[in-house]
Amino acid sequence: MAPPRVRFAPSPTGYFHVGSARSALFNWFVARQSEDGVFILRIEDTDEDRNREEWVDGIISAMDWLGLHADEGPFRQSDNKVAHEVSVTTLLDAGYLYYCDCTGEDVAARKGDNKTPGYDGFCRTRALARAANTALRFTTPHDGVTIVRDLIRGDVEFANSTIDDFVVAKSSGAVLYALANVTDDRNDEITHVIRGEEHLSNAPKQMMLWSALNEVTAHDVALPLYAHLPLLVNEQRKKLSKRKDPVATESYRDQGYLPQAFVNYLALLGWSPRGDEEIVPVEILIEQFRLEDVSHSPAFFDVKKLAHMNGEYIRALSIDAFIDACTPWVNPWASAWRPSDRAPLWAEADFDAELFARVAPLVHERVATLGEVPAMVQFFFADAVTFDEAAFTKAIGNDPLGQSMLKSALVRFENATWASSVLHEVVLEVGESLGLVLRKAQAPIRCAVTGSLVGPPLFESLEILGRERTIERLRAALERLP
RNA sequence: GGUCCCAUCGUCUAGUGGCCUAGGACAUCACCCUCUCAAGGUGGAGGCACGGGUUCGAAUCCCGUUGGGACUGCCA
Repeated sequence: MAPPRVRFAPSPTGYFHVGSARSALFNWFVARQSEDGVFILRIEDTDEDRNREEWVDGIISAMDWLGLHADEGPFRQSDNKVAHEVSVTTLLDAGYLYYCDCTGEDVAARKGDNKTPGYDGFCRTRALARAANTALRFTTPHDGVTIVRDLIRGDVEFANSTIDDFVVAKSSGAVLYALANVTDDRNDEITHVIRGEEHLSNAPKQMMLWSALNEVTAHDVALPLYAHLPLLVNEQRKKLSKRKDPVATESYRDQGYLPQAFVNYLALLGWSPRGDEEIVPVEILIEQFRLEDVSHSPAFFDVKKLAHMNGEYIRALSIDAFIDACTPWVNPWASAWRPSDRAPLWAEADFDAELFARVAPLVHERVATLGEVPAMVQFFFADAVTFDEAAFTKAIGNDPLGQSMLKSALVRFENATWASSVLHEVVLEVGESLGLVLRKAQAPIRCAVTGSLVGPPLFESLEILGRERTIERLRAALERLP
């Protein structure tokens, strides 16, 4: 069997949609399963009104982030305009196309309550010549059926009578999606068209186009195998919307999701690896993936599960790899890439890479995304503590015992051996002398030093922070009192 | 409205006629661990949309109902 040639063909009209990312991934799986499989990236940028160059960059960089590297491309569909026009001319000469000057209103008015939707073929026999306001339509057959052999869904049958004479070229001359896409797929000798289910109803039209082109040109290309992936939906079970839903793949990178985790999660949407284990390395995903096993029903993109998996991937990182991965978030000044829209929580001069290396193990087990790290380690780097006022009030402001804890600890810390185990012991003892169990005793100290009641292990943190800064903060907290 | 797709715990799924008293994962609840928060461990609750068939036997096959969705552009 010939090696698969697949393509991912996004249109650059917005952020890189997670659904698109999954389509790209499943295409990529198919290509990587064969020694000679080819994964093509084709940017479908023929709608000049809606495309923006920055979206193209977004797609390419996000795919790069995910490790979905194209074997061929990125190509621009707009570079293939000549080929598209050749298709138009060929089809026109062969009598498949006709000019139509109906406006949208005309079509709607004539449709009335006609059962058959869309265009009624009014201009088919009018033999219009090309004019400034004429679009080109494809003559679809009235009889028979077109069967889409879908690898995922089986045979899907469309009565040709339900398919209207669709427009293939605008009056401006611009060639539309259906034909442009088919022309490029033929020229790229695509073997598998793997895309979202929203394209299923395009498939019969494209098959008609493909077959017509086969008939009238010397370039006979076997029809591709189709596979229409189930949609990704939101909680309302609607197709994920660019406007309302968090669908930008780029934003997941910004939040500190690991590409491996993201890929793994995406693979679980509409498909599942063998066995009970869901955390599966990409090589195994590639090995086990089969289009035939893809589910038929829409899937909800569950950020909670993604976050959980990301946490697992983070914890599986060696501490050095974790430190490296954190760099864009904790030390954006030293990193080629930095998450957008994230102001650093401390000044560049305050960051200390060696200090972070000591702190990292403390937070490694505690975050689900890398984006959570800065807030968790802020107190190590920032000059002054940023207090959670509610926490301060609870543990210190309104608690005389908490204030006593601070005062006693201040004294004991002056001379204590500066090691976490000793500090632990000291706080335990001071607490006991005030009738406080350790969980109560540590709270005011944690709050004074970190500004919060939750955070990394306290005594290890104190050890790393050092005696001087710790004492300084204990004093500062006491001074905040009225 | 028309065409098409879909239907297993709240969510993602396993299941391809007997292995199902329906398995796993996330979320959730309880307990354990514990300096906070996590992580981790143990356990619990939770599902085959409904109705008819076919069959000795159905989550699995067929039909219908209901429900959801996509498309219905001189967008892709």
